[in-house]
Amino acid sequence: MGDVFKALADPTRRTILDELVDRNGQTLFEICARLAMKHGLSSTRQAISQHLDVLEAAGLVTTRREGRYKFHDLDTSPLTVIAERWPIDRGPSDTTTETTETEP
Amino acid sequence: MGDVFKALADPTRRTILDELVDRNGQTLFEICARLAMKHGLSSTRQAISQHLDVLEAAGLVTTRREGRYKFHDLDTSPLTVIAERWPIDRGPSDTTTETTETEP
DNA sequence: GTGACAGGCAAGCGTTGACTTGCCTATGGT
DNA sequence: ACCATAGGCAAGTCAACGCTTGCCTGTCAC
Repeated sequence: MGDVFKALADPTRRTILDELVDRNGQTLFEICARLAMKHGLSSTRQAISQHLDVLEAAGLVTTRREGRYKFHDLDTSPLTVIAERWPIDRGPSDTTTETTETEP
Repeated sequence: MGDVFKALADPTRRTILDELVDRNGQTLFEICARLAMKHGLSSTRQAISQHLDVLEAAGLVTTRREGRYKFHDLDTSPLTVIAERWPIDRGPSDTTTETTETEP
């Protein structure tokens, strides 16, 4: 299975996820069109296709075929591993007092 | 400012964050030692140093100098942008009914 | 059937990224 | 002063990544 973090590393892939939030179950050509319109992205169809492969390998996108169309559905559940791995936001800490400190 | 997502893309950098959760305010050599011990990572000091630069540029790590030591503190607040960008976990959806669908 | 449309496969290219190597600065101990 | 420690700088190597190009497969409409 692919790496969720690496899948999120590319800005274009993140924008694709944004578009799938806006409208779920889009086809490849639909996604290409919206990336070109709403964001100024002039990427090729194959480029987007490969990005979708990465997203699918990471479990962030599921696909289903119907006739000659292939619909892409968003699945954000893999994102929970990020929120659960590190304790989020104790806030930018007060750097004067509460840090653990010993001479190495 | 650096990209938080790209900073998280590398497994070694994620492990460094894990170690900083375990013990905050470590020096470069401390981190190197722990990466070698607890995880089987045989990376060079410079490699880890460059990783820390990336993490610092992403705002995930803050540094403070004291004498010849440089301590590294974790700051997980940049991670909130991930949790807030996409609606997390509607769960793997039932693929038969509730998806939006129109012929393109 | 023919042609337009939606998508897939694979080789190739350019760039970025992770890592090493070698040397240099600076602080602290004795 | 001397030397070991903690860290920094810069060039260079090698693999992974993003993207393009070209062609091929499958589906629907007419």
